[in-house]
Amino acid sequence: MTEFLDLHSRTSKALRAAAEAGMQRHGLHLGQNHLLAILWERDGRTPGEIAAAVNVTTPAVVKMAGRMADAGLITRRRDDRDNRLVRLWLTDAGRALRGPIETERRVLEQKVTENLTDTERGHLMSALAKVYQSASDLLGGTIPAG
Amino acid sequence: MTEFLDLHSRTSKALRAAAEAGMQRHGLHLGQNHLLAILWERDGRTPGEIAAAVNVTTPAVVKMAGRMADAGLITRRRDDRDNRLVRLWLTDAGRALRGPIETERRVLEQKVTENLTDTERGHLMSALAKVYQSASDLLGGTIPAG
DNA sequence: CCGAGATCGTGTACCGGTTAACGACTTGCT
DNA sequence: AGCAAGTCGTTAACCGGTACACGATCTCGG
Repeated sequence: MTEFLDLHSRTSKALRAAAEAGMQRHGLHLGQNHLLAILWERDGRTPGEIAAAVNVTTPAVVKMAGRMADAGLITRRRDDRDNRLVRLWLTDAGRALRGPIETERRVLEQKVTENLTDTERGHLMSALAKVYQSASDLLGGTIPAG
Repeated sequence: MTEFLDLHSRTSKALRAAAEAGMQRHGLHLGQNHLLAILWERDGRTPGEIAAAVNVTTPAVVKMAGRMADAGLITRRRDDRDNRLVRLWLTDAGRALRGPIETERRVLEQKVTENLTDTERGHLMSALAKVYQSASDLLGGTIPAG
């Protein structure tokens, strides 16, 4: 029963583990690369902005940023104009990871899909997109019907 | 970049959230249904057995079992013959959830794949299976090459 | 029969994520 | 000017998962 859900979650776990292993080769933990990717694109963003971009809650970003600051990948600095805001800046170490991490990620994507033909890959992407859409709709439709 | 990985993880998150919502309607947390499913099939298993069956580490099962025992879904009892072993037994409350939870899960699977034709669903399953295989191979292949 | 090793559950310390509560700071309106 | 309301980051308490260390217990060989 629930063939698809089971297969998907098993796949999810395997991919997660593979990604984790790949990231750890560069001293990163899973998820931190997403945060870095945002900062690579543009420095000095706030936790809230990053959270929205990565589709995660703000506290998650705050905690992760704390660990990454301890690890010397980024620094936290208060905004001068609006003192509520905190802005995250890359350190040289954080900036230096860009190339290696992006490569690592590309390689993983390639390895994981290497047994698929182009057609299969296309089917997979479009079907997955539909599932994603349905699942998102399900979540959004939770509030109504008062 | 990394189209597939991104789409998959987004889908994963949406499915996870949807499953969580569904389970909470019955007072369960995500993941607990897997543990219950094992016990529904056969009572009195050990944390180690369950961990292997669900493909999770033993401490994860121990912690979850603790919470579920507190919630009155299962009870823990030491094995008489081998005192190292602990066996988990369903309470009436835990047993009663079987029908509702299995239905909930089937409904979710159906809703999430309802926009797929049979062909699409078949393609999705087989492609996902290949990805799963590749990812698993990647993990297994971490040790060698000394 | 007894000690070395294997086995098993548990505790601790992590990571990543969530929701809810909180305090500090801005803004907007009177 | 000053206060109410909104915005923002942080903290705390959860859940699920991992790796690692530990102590209790069983088993098997001498």
